[in-house]
Amino acid sequence: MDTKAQVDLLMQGTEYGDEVLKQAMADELHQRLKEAAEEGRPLRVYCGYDPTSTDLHLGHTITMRKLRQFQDFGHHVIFLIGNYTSLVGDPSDKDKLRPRLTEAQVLANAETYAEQAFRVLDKEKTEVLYNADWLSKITFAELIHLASNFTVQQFINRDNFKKRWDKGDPVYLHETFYAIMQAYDAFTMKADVQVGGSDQLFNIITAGRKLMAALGSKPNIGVICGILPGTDGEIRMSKSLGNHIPINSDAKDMFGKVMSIPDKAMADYARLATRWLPDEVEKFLGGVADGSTHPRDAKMALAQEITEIFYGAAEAEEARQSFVSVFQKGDVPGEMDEFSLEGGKSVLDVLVDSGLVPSRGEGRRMINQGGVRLDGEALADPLAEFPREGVLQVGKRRFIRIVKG
RNA sequence: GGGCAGGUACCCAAGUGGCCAAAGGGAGCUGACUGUAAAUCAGUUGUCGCACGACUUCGGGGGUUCGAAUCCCUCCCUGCCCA
Repeated sequence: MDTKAQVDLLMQGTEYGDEVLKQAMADELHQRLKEAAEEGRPLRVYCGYDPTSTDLHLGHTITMRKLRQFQDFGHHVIFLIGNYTSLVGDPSDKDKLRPRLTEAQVLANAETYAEQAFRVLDKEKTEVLYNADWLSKITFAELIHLASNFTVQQFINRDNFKKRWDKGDPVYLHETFYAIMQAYDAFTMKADVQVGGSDQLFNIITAGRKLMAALGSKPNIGVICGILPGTDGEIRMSKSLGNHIPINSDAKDMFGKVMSIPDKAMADYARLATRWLPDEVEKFLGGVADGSTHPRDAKMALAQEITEIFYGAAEAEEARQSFVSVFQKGDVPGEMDEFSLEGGKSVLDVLVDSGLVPSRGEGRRMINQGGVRLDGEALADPLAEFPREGVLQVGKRRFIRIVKG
């Protein structure tokens, strides 16, 4: 692949909020790729991760996919664990008042985090570094010196601070250190390229490039990935919003969750979460746009591709078949939990005891709404004795097999 | 340190003594329809009770009142302005 085509792929799915900036970064990337080729060295590419949570979801893997693309072109990828930054604790969702993690916890988290990341990254070609190795050694005087390269105005104008500022939400002073720490990371690792989400635009482009230049090194190129919307198709994927697709559940779950995204989110998923090349993505989206591909089939292809990345081709295919039979044809799933029936239990008792519904009130509602079925037949009376063995279904996707106890 | 404005259910947000289990929106759930768990439409969303109803909930604690999310005291938290 020539460098022009490489740039096209590497810039796929990026989002700078400014076409001029995007073009500038693309040009600079192209230039740097050529330089590296001439010098016979790989680019040093990194992305930092805060291992505060250990359940990764699809959104976390977007930057990893991007790193993987660099890897596949033979560049040197650094997976940076932000163990120093996690010790401080990220205040951005402060209502949780995240407890400070101990060093041991951070390291343990980092391990599970990296392990999941290697489903996307090539483990053999990834260097893992920890930023505490250099950040912990910085003195106050050095920090002041680093900070003197920035003005308060730059921070106030930063979009995500400005929004909170205008809204009257708190902006803590130490949040501003994050940008400086991250910029120092890039400088220390001599990064050519830094990958991040669009919330990192300031840290990477403004802070990183400025600090690197001030310290006399070549500014890193920012590859800013677009934000992957969650299953609601609107807001960025996040566990706390409940619109996430975990990568550590199972193939069927992942397939189904991808199928549940709205049609309009398909483009973002195709560009950000698949292994597809730019022309393949264009072909895929073109087919949907001109009606030659059925949106359902397109989404299936998407679900299969994404599931395959994490679970392999065989499991992805199995997940697809299961999806078709359960949701498209309305069959019951092949495997489900069992619940043993005791005599004298009412329908409502069974619903609650088996855990299909969280409370008796909720169970009543489900029954009243016609959402409770035994072998496909609606049960109408919550207090009637549970009639017989069979497959008990609540709504479209909750099943349990009732057997005699 | 002082003044002011706030803290309401999963989230945003109304309510300022009884008609408040608490408007509205979002999200979730169920049904219909479908192309799928999309879109759209309808219903539903504290717990317990078949039901009349009972109980717990409006930052924490205490009080006034027949009765409080609403009034008072106190504590905690946030923002703005002043020092």
